[in-house]
Amino acid sequence: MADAAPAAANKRLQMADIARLAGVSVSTVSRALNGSPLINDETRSRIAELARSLNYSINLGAQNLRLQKNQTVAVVVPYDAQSRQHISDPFFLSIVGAIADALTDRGYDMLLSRVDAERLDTAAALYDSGKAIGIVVIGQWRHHDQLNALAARKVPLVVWGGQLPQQLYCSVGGDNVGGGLQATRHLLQQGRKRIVFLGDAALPEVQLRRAGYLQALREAAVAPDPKLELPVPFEIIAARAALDRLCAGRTRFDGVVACSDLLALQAVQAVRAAGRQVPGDVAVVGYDDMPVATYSDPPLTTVHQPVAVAGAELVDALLALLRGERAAPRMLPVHLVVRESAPAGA
Amino acid sequence: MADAAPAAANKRLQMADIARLAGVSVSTVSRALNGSPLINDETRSRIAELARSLNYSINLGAQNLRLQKNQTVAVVVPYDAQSRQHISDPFFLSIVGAIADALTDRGYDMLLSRVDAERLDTAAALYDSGKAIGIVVIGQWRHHDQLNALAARKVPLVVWGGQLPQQLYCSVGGDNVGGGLQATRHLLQQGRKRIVFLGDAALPEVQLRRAGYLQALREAAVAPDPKLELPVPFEIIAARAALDRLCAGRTRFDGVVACSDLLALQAVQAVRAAGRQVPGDVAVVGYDDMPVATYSDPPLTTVHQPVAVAGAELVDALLALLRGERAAPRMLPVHLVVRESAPAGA
DNA sequence: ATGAAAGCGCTAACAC
DNA sequence: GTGTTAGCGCTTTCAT
Repeated sequence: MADAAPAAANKRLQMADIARLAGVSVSTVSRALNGSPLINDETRSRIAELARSLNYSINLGAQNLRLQKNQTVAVVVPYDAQSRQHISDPFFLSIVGAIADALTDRGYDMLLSRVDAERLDTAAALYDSGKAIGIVVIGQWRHHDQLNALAARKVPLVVWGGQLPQQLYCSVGGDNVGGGLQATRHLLQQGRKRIVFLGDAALPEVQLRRAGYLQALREAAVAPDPKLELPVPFEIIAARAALDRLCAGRTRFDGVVACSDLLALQAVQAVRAAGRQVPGDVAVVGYDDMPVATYSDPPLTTVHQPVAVAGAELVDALLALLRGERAAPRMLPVHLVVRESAPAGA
Repeated sequence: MADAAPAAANKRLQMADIARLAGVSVSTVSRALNGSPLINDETRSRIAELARSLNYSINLGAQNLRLQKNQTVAVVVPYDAQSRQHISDPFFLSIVGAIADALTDRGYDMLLSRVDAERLDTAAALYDSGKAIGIVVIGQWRHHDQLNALAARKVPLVVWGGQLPQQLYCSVGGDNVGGGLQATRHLLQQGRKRIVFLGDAALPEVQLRRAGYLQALREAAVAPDPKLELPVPFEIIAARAALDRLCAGRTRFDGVVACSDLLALQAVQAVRAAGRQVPGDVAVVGYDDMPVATYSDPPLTTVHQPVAVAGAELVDALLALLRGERAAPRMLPVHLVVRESAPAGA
């Protein structure tokens, strides 16, 4: 009565079931399914066929426990707990897609996780608990220190972002100084001198782009004006409000260097709402070169970031780390794509 | 010498280590860390403190094996193996983000997986192997049959897509017939009669939108013309080529109903490249209402899909299924957002 | 209130 | 070539 209970066979199939049905021991099934050369071909194919026909698949939780292995990488997309802002900037979504592709190609699974941007260190739980063998964090946000602490603890970690002094973790990022420099130089070459910098310099990537912006001004002997620096967050609504205030005020400007394409487009809308023309009165340069930049009105001059390459580099750096190699921070080249929001001809 | 080896303490911390350091047994540590009332408070906090200070986290692989549980949901984004096209349409990325948020809110992890769109059935391995307790598939593509087969096998499965006859699985989707209807009616109301339908009707969602398109034509007593149906794939390059051919040919048209915002924008570019105006000569309606629709030139009239709601509904349907409830297919309301690519005033 | 021991589904010596 | 057995890190009876 205990053994032969025919009702409610709801339980998941396991190796012992296959073994019983095949009339062999579990070890034989294990060996057959794992392609051990010890098993004779007839037995192996009989077992393989049985497993396939029953949709049996080795339980990976048990296998991983036994083998002490794991093929899962966690990808962490921080979010702003204040504004409850969700994954939405196209750049983040797009780099997640690129990482998914790179991991799939290399035979790894991707666990997508969201953590509070103020507590990046909580991401370590994904590693400590064995859920993932390593972590990719998208962006440094305000917590270089927390990321350093994780690296000091030997958590396998790669971060998309800028390279900073005193950095213990491996980062992969675009050339932010170069990007800020190219964007600003381009505007200066068109004779623009009152150039707004749009982005929150508390974020390392933005800070580096700002350094490029300042360097370009210096090269052109244009004095920087703090009133032209708008430390807007990535959140679009607040950014728009700050832009509207700027347009309503007395501060003159004829160019904008924005830290994302979406910010650039908000700038376009704010400028137009104030009755001025883009690019006539104000030329605008974006950042990232997402698809929206080609379709927008006007199409955006913007700094292209190599997203697909970035995904592959992040993954390769993490895998190198896991092999015990030292992975040096990498900086990927960026380039300016000139479109109509800030054209080349004066 | 064996026990006290001080070198290379590279191994991951485990419960036995905490037990040894706390001078208690593993059972006590397990109980303490899991908040059992059997443990006295002093002991519990001492153990908790020790674990925290060492960054110890219970090994979830082992815990899941023992407890026969799992908090991971697989989200499957199919890709076209032919064109090697990757996750790129903003709608897919965006719904993945919405699902990630919904899962995080409910305490589940998300495993993001890509599978060949021709072999949706391979997604079942995620369930059979115990990696995930259930699966969310984004889109039916051409394989309603494979999805039905999975459902027949009792794989816990929810699919973003249209509701079809003979459907065994639970689907959540927008009101595609209604969307196609609203889009087409809007153009007809402006006096347009030669309306192109842009989308591959081999996909169920597109097929349903086409039904709405045809219904609107019928209502307005406009005879459908097969030459106006362009079965373009989601892939942008091929779509553009088909549009250019249409514009170069003798087939007249004054409106376009597209099955994504990106397709709509390709139509805009093709029409303009042929020397005609949008919306003057040709009015264009998109689908999805992604952020790009508000920034594009011209801003797109488009069918809004409730992405955040969709993420939550997909997850809730799957969790209902896992509780053993029957989850009925759900259809979410959509509405037309009128912008300049197909304005209201004639 | 705490410990000893069995077992979750699997793999890999070690026997035969 | 195949079976027996121990054990991956954890939870939970069952003892005490």
